Amino acid sequence: MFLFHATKYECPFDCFINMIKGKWRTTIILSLINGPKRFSQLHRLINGISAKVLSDNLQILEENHILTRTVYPAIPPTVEYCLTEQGTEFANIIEDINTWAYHYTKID
Amino acid sequence: MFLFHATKYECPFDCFINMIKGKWRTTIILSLINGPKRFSQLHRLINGISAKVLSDNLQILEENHILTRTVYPAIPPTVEYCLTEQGTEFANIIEDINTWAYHYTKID
DNA sequence: CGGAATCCCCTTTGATACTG
DNA sequence: CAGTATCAAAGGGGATTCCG
Repeated sequence: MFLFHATKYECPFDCFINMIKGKWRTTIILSLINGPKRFSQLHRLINGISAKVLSDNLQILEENHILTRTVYPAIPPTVEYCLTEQGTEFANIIEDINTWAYHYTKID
Repeated sequence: MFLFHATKYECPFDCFINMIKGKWRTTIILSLINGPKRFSQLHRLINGISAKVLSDNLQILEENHILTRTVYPAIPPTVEYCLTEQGTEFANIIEDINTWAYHYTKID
């Protein structure tokens, strides 16, 4: 299907690679599966990530329409991140990958 | 399933991320779907990759049992790369991802 | 609270040259 | 043919500091 059986493999899914790439991206996405969360919630939930890296990655994911960022003007400010429909599909794919990876690690 | 609906998301599929990560890894794997290929074939097939990066990545994929490297002693030397069973499963997953990515890019 | 700015580090990539 | 050696560049990550 698509270009994969052709002679050259110009990958149309570079978008996916860009989205999954990086140490934290998939973890962030999976953390939002059960519903929207705030910045500090994500920060606490994802063990070991720095605020800067979390912020950077959230921006990238927002630009790619994987999640939405909603600001509730208040003091203190509240910002909520939520998966888009596409982001949810994306999360499902990551879970499928996990199924494979689980068996894979069993083999090793 | 697994840990993804738990509170913390320590990813058991880091192995997958490590395998898919990098600019060329998936392209290399897909290039081998239709059967084993030699180093120079891959080099020509994958547009823009340098010999060093191709070599580095092939080694990593071999270490992770995604592909096998077979040397046929001859002059000039011949080396053949071939997906393992696990590597083939991996390639199928990448193709599935592509299906999603294809629709995703259509939306954008 | 939710970041942005800065600086350093490390890994990966890229370009070039060389070899059994 | 199938690489390796070497070095420079680029990108992402980590720690710290500052801000509305």
